[in-house]
Amino acid sequence: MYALVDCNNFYASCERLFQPHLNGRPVVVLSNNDGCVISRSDEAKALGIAMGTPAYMSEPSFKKNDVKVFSSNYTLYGDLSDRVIKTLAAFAPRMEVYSIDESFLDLSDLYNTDLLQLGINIRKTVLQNIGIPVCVGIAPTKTLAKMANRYAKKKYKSVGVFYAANEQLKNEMLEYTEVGDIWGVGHQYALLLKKNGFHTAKDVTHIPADWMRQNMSVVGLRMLNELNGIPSIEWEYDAKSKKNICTSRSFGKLTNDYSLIKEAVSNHAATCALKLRTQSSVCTEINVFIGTNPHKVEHKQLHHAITIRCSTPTNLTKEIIGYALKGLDIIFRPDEYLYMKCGVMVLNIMPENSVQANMFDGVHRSRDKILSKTVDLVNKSMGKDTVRMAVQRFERRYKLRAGHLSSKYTTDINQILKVRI
DNA sequence: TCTGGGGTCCTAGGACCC
DNA sequence: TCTGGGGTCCTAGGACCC
Repeated sequence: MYALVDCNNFYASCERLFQPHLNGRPVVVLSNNDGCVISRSDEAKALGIAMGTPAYMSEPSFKKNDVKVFSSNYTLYGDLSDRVIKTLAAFAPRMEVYSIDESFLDLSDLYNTDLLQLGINIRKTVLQNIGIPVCVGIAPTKTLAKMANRYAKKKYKSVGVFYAANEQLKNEMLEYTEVGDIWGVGHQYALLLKKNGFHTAKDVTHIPADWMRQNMSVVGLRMLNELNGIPSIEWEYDAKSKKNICTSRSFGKLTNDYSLIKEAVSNHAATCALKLRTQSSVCTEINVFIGTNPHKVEHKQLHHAITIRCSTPTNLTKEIIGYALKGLDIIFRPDEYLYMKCGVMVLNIMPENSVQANMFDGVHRSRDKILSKTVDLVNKSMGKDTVRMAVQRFERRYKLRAGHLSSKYTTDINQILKVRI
């Protein structure tokens, strides 16, 4: 048996943790740049505020219903997520951290354990130790555990746990779940399934394998097995290193100022380099892209990208910035377009220690590696932008909107929660 | 008249996830 | 004024090889 533990309305719950007077009140968290709604408390959901709606469109509803709005504060969410994960790790021999707010627990080695009670304990412990409410779904496969989790949220809200312990309970859940709510079924597949007369997860379990294979490829086939209780999705007990790394942001305003875009690209490239070093990888290709605002239909649209090959695999900040700026220089069209965002992607990633030295390499790599390590250490202890390359500049002329940002309560001593007694 | 039968690798695009 | 920012996997089709 497997469990999926999912934090309820995670970002909204994180914000509420430090402002308990918001309990029972509608709370929403916005995406970067205060763009759209990405997390909602139950009260906000009840008001009909949809996921992904642009903030400016919901503004009247926020005002009318006294909704508390937050900009996203990933430093806070990341730290609380780490604490939840550490707590969960004590409950099962193996686990897979699936996302910032979800983890699978492998319970197959727990004999003679009352799994429903275990789920209840997990929920109680996380709530007590960290203050974040979670729901637990327990079932024979990952896909069914996801479903059980959702079912717990919908049907057993007060317990917060659902264990598909026997055929009857499992069937109730399968009949309750619509195809669009199955893990792995998105908008397109939901349409396809309904068109063919399959409406609930229970209906899907009866689909012939060859129909699945033909219409939904091997991905659908795996899903079919999972729904029928045969585990078919691999577990990743260790955090896998990423195969691609991408850093991109909106500018916060439309611009065609080349020096400003260079500054942004340099910073994104530096972030990619740091992410590479953090997972002890190097890349051999660097992709730079810039794009206009696709929502502005009246403007000329453009999305341009270019991929540059590195002469030697690298994770050095100055080199990656160099390649990225070289690429930008090729794709940037002065005076023609107003740009909305840009980004840098590092591709073809491999482990740092597998790199072959290049005889004609003009870079003093061993020396630069020590420099990088030192810079990373300084930035880690004194703030992430303490030491930087000159092209990145210090003044940050492009700025994301973040008008409702909460404090870094748990990671910055100057922003720690103050309590008046 | 008649034009094989394997492979591999790469890329773009589509589907999905949080 | 104002619409996020990451990822993964799979498939089809083209280029190329013998």
